[in-house]
Amino acid sequence: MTQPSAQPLSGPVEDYLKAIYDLERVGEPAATNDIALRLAISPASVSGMVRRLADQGLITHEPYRGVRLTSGGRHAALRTLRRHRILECYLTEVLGLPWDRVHEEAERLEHAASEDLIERMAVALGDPKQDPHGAPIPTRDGRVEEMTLITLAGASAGERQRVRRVQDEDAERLRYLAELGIRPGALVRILDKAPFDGPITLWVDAPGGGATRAIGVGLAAQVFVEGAAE
Amino acid sequence: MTQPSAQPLSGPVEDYLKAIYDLERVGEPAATNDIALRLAISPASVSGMVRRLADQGLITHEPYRGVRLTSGGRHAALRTLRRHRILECYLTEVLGLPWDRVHEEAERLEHAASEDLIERMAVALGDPKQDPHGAPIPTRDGRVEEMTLITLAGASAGERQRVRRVQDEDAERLRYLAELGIRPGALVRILDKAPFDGPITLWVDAPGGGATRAIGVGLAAQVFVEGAAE
DNA sequence: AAATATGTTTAGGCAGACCTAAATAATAAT
DNA sequence: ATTATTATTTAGGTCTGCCTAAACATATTT
Repeated sequence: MTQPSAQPLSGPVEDYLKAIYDLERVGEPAATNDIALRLAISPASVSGMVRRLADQGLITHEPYRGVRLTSGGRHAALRTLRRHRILECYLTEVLGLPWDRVHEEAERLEHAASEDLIERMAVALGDPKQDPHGAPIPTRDGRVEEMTLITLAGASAGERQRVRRVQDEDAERLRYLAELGIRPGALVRILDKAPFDGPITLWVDAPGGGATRAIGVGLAAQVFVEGAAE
Repeated sequence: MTQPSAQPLSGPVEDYLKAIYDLERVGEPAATNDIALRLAISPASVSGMVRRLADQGLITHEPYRGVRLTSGGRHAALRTLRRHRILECYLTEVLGLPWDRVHEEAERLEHAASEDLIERMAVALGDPKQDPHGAPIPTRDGRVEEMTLITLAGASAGERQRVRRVQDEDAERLRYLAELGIRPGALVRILDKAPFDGPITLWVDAPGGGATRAIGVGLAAQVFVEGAAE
């Protein structure tokens, strides 16, 4: 623990904090291996960086137990997340970048854009509350309401569901989901869930009629939904 | 010499190439010391990097003589320059960033923005030919017309001159020049040049009347002008 | 031609951020 | 209660991009 707050952080450090923030959201402290997996680097490298982040007071680390963000670390993570998501909005809405390429672009720009620039984009957009994939945008002062949603893989057959959010990391997946009409705001109904992690058959509503689709559990686990009234 | 063309280059490497491009414009190969000065790093560091750039075939280096860009290096420099200048345009014209802060912001974003994003910005702007400080924007295929202009420090008293370009590195200077009404497009006439590098007195035309101003040679050397018909 | 100044390069180091391979700790299985 | 499996950490190494101090070249004076 050394510094209390907002000095500039390196790109990699911001990436670690974002990853830890996300992993920690499910409750448990973030495990070394999971961080490594998400950032596509070796666990040994994570161990090294974890020490440095702890030295800087951005996380706390219980060896072999995992890491947690300190309040300073969480704020830094949320600032980066705000940058990222506002950029995603701006790139899609104003510059027309396709849905599936926006994440990657924002991932690089978020480390270079000044706070001032981001706020100008936010203003131009009318202070958006969600990014194009349905993720909530933290406010300037670091508040987010991360609602706990169930995934399509976890939802049960029968009920009508509204798609609220999709994971945005994988461009190919996003392209495919868009093709199927599965995007935030869409209405779906699970018609059937085949056993043994078999395909999930669902009805996807669409302006001009809708269609029946079948997807695997892996993909379904990337789609977050919320029960919708009939 | 190793690679022939466009693999992704690191931020620092792009900065070196830009600096060398600029220094080389006056004719002579770029000197180690001048590169160091411009990038605000030590000459020894430049020597090290120069070796690597030469190994990659981006520059040629004659020890103790200076460096020159190869055609590959020049293309890389021009790509970065295009990014930089389109960003400057976009940031001022679309997002309203102030004149004097645009350079610094673009300096960081230029290393992170994809070619595709830049082209979208260019289209949104109607393919601008100059950045906000009057610098020409290289085309997609790497052409620029760098016109050789004289500076206000070099111009002689009497003639009417049109301001064409100002150096954009120093924010404070830019703010001051803007205050005086000295920006690309403005018309000025040198009234007097005091000897021994004394102040330069000039008349600055402006929509609502114009005014007499006096500036030092240092500042005047940052302002490029072109003779204007009476 | 020798002396001085200036500019450039080499030598040796350091921090950030990654790596592999080997050691150690925690957890699960027998 | 061992044994095996899995997760984590340590040890040792690489590459990039910077640093200072010292050595070496070139240019300029005298």
